[in-house]
Amino acid sequence: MKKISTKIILGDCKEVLKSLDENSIDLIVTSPPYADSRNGTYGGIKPDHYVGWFLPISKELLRVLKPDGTFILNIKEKVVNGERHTYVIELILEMRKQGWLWTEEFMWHKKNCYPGKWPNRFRDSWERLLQFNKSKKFNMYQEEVMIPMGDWAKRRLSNLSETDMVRDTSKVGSGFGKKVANWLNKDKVYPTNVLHIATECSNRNHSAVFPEALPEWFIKLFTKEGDWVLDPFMGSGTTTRVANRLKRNSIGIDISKDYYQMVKEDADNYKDTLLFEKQAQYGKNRK
Amino acid sequence: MKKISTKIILGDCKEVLKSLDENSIDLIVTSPPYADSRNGTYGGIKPDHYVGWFLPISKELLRVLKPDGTFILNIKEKVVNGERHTYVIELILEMRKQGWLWTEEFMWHKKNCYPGKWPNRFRDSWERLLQFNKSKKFNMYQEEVMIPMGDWAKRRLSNLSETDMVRDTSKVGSGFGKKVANWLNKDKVYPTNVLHIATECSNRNHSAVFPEALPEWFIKLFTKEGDWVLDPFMGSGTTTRVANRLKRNSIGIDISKDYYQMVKEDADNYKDTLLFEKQAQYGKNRK
DNA sequence: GTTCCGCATGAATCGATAG
DNA sequence: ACTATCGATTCATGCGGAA
Repeated sequence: MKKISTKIILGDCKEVLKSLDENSIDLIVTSPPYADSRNGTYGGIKPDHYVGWFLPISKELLRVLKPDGTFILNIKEKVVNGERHTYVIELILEMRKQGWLWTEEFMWHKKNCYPGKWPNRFRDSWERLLQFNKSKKFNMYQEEVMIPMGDWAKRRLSNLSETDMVRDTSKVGSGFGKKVANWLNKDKVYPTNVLHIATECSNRNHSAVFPEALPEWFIKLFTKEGDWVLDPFMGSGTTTRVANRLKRNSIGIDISKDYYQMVKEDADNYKDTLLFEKQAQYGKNRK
Repeated sequence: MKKISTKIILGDCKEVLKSLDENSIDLIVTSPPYADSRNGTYGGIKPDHYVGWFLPISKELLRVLKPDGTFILNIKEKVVNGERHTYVIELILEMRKQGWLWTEEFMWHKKNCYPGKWPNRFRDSWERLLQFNKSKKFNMYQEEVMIPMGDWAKRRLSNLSETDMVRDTSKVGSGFGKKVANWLNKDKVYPTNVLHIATECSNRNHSAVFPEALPEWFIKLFTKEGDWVLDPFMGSGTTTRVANRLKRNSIGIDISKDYYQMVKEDADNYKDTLLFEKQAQYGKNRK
């Protein structure tokens, strides 16, 4: 039985990150507070100050990431004064100057985006998932995220997420369900760089920053069991919870005491259920 | 009967654009040659030179666009040396310095993207559709692009053909069929900023840069009948052909004589079918 | 067990109002 | 003129309860 560690840390990640070993993390996946949102938590960063605020953090992230590790940054620019603000694209340029490679930009299509109507714009239903790396040789386990779909399904229902298919499969007796059953026997195909995932409604227990399917996809794609996953803006702990479920060690950092206590409590629970030996120490269990 | 003009011009748009009146175009929609592609046509612009090459053109486009007009730029950065190149985001920043407003970024999800497999990246199935404007008050006719079915059906079965629906509806007692019947009665809803459009296979002789559905969507959204549409990188003439079909005047420019002759011939044909009076002169028929 | 209906809930944005 | 707050708008999703 593998020893899986889940470390939950309270504090400003800009400072906390300095205490982590360099070259110790396999995957960073996080969704930092967007500009001017989450007021009071991070002081509500103004769009014009966003890049300056984030760069010291990304510098530390560059330090703690393993040479073959990956950094996935979920972010989206706000509309300011009728225009898309440029802080995200400016951040990309500045992070490259820090030494990051801007390897890829995945697209998160939010199937259920926020409603609303305005005279000059439609609803915003996508967010950026920026992939950064330290070197061109990084770990990627593509087979772990292959999509089970045959020809029929590939052409007509490529937008379905895996959970959608599982759910619809359970609808016994419907022609739809029967077809899904057939697809599952077909060969698997590789996904593309567009992810179709709905945001989770707060009907569930925790209203998460992003749905579990999102960190799950990247954790499967860029790490293997026993690797270390870091989320410096943990929030409600989606990343660390998924990492633990997938038998990855993880570190979650958040500046909010409320989030910290909630996630800590949760982590203590699944620690008991999953570990049969004493918890691994950070830094000792790495490959 | 409205007089619809379709002007096809041979030449380098950087020069040709100078001959167009200022504030005369309602919509510019184009897909310029991507960096390092279409070699020989535009000399195969190197990624590092892309911004410098495009800025003189975007400056002219700013001049000819009406104050309430819109510029839609279809573009995607190439992978260079394992990284996404930054010329697109640099271009956004530089165009803002020219006076353009970066109003929105639509996402084109290419449902059937180019096949292939690489060890460190998935297939690229999306492109940017950057919206630029001269002022915050621009024309937008949102009702023209409303889509039927706002719920379950829209995302999951929008690709089903009508025969598919009929067939499945006929399955007596299946919940699937019952649902299809309900979807058809739903009201229309506004779309989001994500467009799900398949790339067209080479049904015509020349492979089009983008499918007709793409310029059609923006022409409906940002212009009304009799307005002027411009495509400075006409290519196989998708934009002008769609514009004519939708009763918009249009101007297409291309540096390639082959493209020019092909589109010119095509335009001469539909000129005959649609016009009952002599062709309108450019600049005389504007609102 | 399944389907249908109603309801609450969002990483939103604009325009108006108030200091 | 410039910033802060607030109401109106809108729809995919999941849940509970009823047929």
